[in-house]
Amino acid sequence: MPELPEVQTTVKGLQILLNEKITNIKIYSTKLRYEIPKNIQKILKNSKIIKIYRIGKYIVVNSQNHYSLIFHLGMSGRLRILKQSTFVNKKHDHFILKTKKNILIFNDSRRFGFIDLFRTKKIFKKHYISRLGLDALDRKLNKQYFRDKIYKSIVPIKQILLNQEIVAGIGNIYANEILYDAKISPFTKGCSLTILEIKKIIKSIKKILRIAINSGGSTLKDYASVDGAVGNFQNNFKVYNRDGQKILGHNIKRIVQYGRSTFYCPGIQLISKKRK
DNA sequence: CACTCTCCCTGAAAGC
DNA sequence: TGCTTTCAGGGAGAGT
Repeated sequence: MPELPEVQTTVKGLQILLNEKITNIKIYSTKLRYEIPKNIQKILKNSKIIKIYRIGKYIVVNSQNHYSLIFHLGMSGRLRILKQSTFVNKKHDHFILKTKKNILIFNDSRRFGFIDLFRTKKIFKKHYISRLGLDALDRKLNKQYFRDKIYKSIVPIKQILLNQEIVAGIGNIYANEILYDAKISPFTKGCSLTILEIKKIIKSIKKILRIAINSGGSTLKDYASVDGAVGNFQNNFKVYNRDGQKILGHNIKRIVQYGRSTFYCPGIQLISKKRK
């Protein structure tokens, strides 16, 4: 599920927990992608939540006693917030965090997500954070940065957009939508992109992600914000999940790249002319 | 080193 | 209807 717009929408909903004191934490299952640290309860109990933000697709919750709680939602992970009295444990609820007023629940059927905890000042020592490239919405993400990362690469641009070490936050849905918007073929190798095409891609990254955030993200199966509100951007998909349909008179195709579906419109997304 | 592929897991939908 | 197969929004790690 969750790519940058869904994570961003989740983070926005989580702000309700700001300045609340953590009264209790319960772990119902430890076997996510990584084991949930067992000392979470001991360390965070009675500490206040002072900051909640996002790095790429990672959600970071800072506590007043200088710890950072990390959530990664994987494919099926979801955070929801309930009032104390309405909480009922559902299947695949792995973790809950209580404050006086609210309960935060981490639910993940496929368990590709994970939860981690470490000292706040050590956040950039975590391999999965330190390796990340610039965030897709970072103002520093410009054509020069992007070109430097990809000008030698023979990997197709579709796969480059999914590489979190180059740009953090884009997943399979938005990679498809971004390339359609930029009118770039998903097969174009990094080294074959002209500077003008790179400029177009960056413009489309910001544009598509912004619109998706304003729509509350995309809801395909089960994604919803912390209060249960579903997203609407799926209604704006131009190519994703639309193989066999037409757009502006051209067919939309589905192919597989690196084991992931690519949806694109060959009549509109043309191969770069640049030779190398 | 750069690149490609498989695997982790569950559940929904499609196929038979 | 019911059983089997395929596929899914992410990422790590092994293999080439």
